[in-house]
Amino acid sequence: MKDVAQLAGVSVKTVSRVVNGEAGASVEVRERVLRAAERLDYRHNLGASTLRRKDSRSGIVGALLQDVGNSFSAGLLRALEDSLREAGLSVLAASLDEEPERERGIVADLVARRADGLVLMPASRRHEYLVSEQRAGLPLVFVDRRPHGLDCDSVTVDNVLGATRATAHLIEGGHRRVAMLSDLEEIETAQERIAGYRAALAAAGLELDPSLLVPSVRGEEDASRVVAKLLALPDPPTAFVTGRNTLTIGAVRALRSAGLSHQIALVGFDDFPTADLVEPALTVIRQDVQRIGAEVGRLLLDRLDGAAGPPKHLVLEPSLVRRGSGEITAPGRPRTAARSD
Amino acid sequence: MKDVAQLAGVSVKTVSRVVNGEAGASVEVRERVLRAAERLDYRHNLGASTLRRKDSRSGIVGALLQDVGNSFSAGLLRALEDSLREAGLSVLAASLDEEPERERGIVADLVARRADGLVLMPASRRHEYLVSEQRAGLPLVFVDRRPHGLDCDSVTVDNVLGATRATAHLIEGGHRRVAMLSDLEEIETAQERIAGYRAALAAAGLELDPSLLVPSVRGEEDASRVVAKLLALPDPPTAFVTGRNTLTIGAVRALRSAGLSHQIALVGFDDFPTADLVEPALTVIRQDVQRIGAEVGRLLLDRLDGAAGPPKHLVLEPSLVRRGSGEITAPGRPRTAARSD
DNA sequence: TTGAAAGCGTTACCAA
DNA sequence: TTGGTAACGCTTTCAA
Repeated sequence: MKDVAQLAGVSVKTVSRVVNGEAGASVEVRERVLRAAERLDYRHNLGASTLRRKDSRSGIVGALLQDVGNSFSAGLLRALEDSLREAGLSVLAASLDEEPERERGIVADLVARRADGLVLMPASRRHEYLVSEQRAGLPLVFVDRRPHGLDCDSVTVDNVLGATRATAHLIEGGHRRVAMLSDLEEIETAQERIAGYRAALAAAGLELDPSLLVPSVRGEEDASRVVAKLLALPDPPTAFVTGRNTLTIGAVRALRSAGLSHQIALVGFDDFPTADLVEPALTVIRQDVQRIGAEVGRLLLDRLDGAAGPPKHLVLEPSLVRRGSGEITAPGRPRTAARSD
Repeated sequence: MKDVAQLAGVSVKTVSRVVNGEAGASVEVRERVLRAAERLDYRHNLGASTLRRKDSRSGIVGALLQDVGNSFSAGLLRALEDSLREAGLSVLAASLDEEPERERGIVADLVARRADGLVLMPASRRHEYLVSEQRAGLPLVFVDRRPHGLDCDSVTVDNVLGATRATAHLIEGGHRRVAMLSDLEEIETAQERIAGYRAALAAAGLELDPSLLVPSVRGEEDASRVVAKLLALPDPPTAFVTGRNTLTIGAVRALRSAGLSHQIALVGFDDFPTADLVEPALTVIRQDVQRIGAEVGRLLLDRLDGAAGPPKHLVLEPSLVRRGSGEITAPGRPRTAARSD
């Protein structure tokens, strides 16, 4: 910048003005400065700028997601990016893979970077460690999972409701033996979905068979194994609820290799891009990823605009998308009969 | 930092040493400094650090992809993140949506941020504008698309080969009327895939029917429309090649609503997570996204380690994954007959 | 409209 | 093992 000033025959301050598009520089001087900058391959240094600026915004927002390669996280990231772009914010994305220590490390890094805000789909269960950052003015928005030991903005989905709807829908189809596969037990959303499953059974007056409730299923392959095992029971389930997209996919594979995908009902949590192309098309509980991402962005931008007030907790309703797999009725129990049950 | 130094009763430099884990600070002093930092909620400022450091690394790598919400970009991003994490680099991800101006803007931003390197799946066709950055020492790695007017590292896939294989595979299945749906014409990979399609037809001695080659198909819905239109031709195609994952999905929808998904063959470019669950399971040309992302990361890290030498251009071979949709034979032409054709 | 000087938080360099 | 001082590239403040 000094060099540019020298070449243009002006002061450093003037160059700064031109570079930042501030008023107070004659057209002639501006021209001269820009030409000099061009000639010298000058590049503005945002780091130095941020350092000195009064309102020191780094223009970076950290997005700590479970796995940016998974369609849920990826869709969220995309929606978030879109809503932050217009405000001139860039997104630094990271995958946590359910590892709390990684979360801590990345948060520390982003704090050191002076990120303007953090979006967190946490891997950790307790979040007291963020209180000091929040007090220091760092806007925090939790997504998909609620904060614990910390009160900050959040956007979540009513998981209990979603799982209840999924399970009830199957019960309406005449099913009495509905199995549930759920994600790692430590994850709160998984617990909530299990709660929804239990609630729906109870509401229908069905007793829970513990052998049909399998928590801590780890991924596609594990889901396939579990489903195969359940199908081999003496009194196997006639319907499945799966607690997350990868588990749904694993379940479909297992049903298919057992040749039962048209006999056994399935409702999956999380929609995904080709769920309607699977045979039978998959009935799912859909979370509106676009909407969630947009709301997260809006909350963050509001805080950056100085919005005070207590943390907001948005809870969106997931919806049941009927496509076929969830409408398979129980053997000997046509749907209509079941309805008047 | 000054405050910490004061509270700990040491000099600023000493605090700096402790914070950076440098040698030359007694255990006792270190303890004292850390306690003071804790008490004052001190947070290291990476921006200021980067500014002053000799080897001024920002620790940020920019990843400019087409759409971080699409499974191809998302998978790439994830693989890249993994390979850069161990080197302590964070990824700033952005979606370009085939908009060259957005690319320019984001590159400018990342340059101003002093990113340590850039990974580019460009939306623009000419890349001279990056030459000065490269000369200034910024490591550049292109992915999926080659640089033009700029010579830098790249990792691409042999698109001609992939499309040739797809088309030849269908021809081997006895098909004589093979249609091709391709992405926006400006995109080089789309051109290459068309070239592969032409080459395979030529090699089989088949004449290209211009009405069966549809370039610039825009997305899922557009692909569905195009397929429906082609099926309504007097002499419709008996097989399709689609030039990218979203087009494949659109094609499947159209075939399905025409009730022809088991009569008409289809080979899609790009694999995606549930391609094996679609009915019939989709035969695809797979690009190994994991591998591509890892190679990109390695190239970048090599350059950051000071690797000189001419740019490297990695060209990976895509592979044909047979799953069913591509093995549907032409009416009246069983596969074996076709083979001996 | 322009400029000089101070300072943002940190590290480099050299001296103690 | 420690500290003082300059400097990184920029913006702020105030004066011209």
